[in-house]
Amino acid sequence: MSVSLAVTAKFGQAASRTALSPMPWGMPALPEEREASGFELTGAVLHFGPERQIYAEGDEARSFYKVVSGVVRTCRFLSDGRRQIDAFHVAGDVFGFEAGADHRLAAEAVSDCTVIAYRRRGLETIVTHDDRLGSWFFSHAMTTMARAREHSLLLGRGSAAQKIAAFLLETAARESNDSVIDLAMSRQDIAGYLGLTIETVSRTLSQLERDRTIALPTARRVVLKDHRALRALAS
Amino acid sequence: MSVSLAVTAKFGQAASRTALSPMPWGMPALPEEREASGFELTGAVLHFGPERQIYAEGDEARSFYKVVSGVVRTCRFLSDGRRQIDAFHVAGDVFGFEAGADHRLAAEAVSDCTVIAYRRRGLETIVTHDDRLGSWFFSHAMTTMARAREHSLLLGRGSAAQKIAAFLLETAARESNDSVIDLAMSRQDIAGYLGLTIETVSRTLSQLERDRTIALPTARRVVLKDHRALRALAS
DNA sequence: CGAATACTTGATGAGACTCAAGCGCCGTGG
DNA sequence: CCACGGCGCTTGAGTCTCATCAAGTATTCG
Repeated sequence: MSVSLAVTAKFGQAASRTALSPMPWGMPALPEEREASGFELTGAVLHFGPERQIYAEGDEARSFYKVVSGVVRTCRFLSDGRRQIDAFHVAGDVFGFEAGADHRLAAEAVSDCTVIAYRRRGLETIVTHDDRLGSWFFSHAMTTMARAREHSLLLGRGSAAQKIAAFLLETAARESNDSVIDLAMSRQDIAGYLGLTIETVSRTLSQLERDRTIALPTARRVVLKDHRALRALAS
Repeated sequence: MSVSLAVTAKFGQAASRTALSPMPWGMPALPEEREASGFELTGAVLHFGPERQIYAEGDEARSFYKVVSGVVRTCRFLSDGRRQIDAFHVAGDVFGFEAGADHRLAAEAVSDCTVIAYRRRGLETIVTHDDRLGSWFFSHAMTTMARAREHSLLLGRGSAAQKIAAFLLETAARESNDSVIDLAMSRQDIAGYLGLTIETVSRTLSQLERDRTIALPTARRVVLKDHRALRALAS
């Protein structure tokens, strides 16, 4: 972490990128209404270099965070030292929002990234005094829940190819251009996210390229050439 | 479904059995405060026989549900017909609580079971007028999210033995007697929950019995004989 | 340019899936 | 009461996918 600067930030635009459906519970359709609402939260802008830890598993959950730029992973370490990744968070995503008193997962910067840390303390009072903010948090919790479920189901499914295909489609959906993906994360990270090994990830990507389903101009750039085939694989 | 009877039910006692930590966000510590709160929701009591569907994937999410007795599974069907199980819900658990307009997963009765269906419509107004209820729902969403995460991490982990051990410990934690488990679900269900096949589940349980880690007086009854060994396995 | 790091590729083996019986429990009907 | 059939569970044999171990290549950075 390097810079730490108090700011007052408008809240809301998160969760807009998600591939999951909007329209939750007749709640205010963020982010459209957020300006009207006018609620504000104070947070500290923080910057982290690649592979830097934002918080550790077990740390007291004093704050939660919103990604401004870059990519963050939330993860856990297994006894054998392998890193299991729960989720990747991109600009606009909120992470570190916990049910209990402390963080169940560690958070680390995948790339160079900027986040805003919001104090959790004091939030509860704001929430009870601002229906919109309360609704927003609720909505966010529901969305995160739905994503966690999708991830569970993805991991339960069979082959490495299925997982990789689903991962590529999921990642592509977050990008502006839905056919060219610039991966912020390493093969190791992808492996940790999909419950595979780095070798299997690499081999599977190579195989997809041989099948002309994707192209790999560089290791970190993936071009989706056959969306139909990918969707069929991800089934 | 057989009986359908309008009732007014006190809400709250859910989420009390969970193994996950309480103390969310300085929110009211349900269920202790629920009587004081006095909020009430109207729901219909429904009864389902084993293997009956409560709602299907894609159904409009008009209601959400609380389990009174029995076990419910939320699941999805893969193209090859296999059933992937997201979660098992026991007495007190709430399910069918969706972020979007419709159910992302199907819900089915594992055993004979009784549930209360609460209309989602009208809830939003109650929530905004009752801080405690709103808080409770938020808290519930967070807990469900945490569970989904734990499930993801479980599925990402390696061996069948690890998964089975974790499943047994998780299930035992829900039982009153933490060493004797009466499984409501079939091997097929366990397989669907852990991303394994029925044969692997059976073989792994047999192996654990040979190792004297568990005993299997009947197929559906598991006695945990060596908690230490199980925890070491689940790691 | 050299060294470190990330990625790819190959050979091998373990573990889980598939296919196929076989067992045991339970309810039904003779 | 016992025979029968169905269903859920267990067990076995063979196959295949993916993890592991081990090089080898490419890319980045000092």
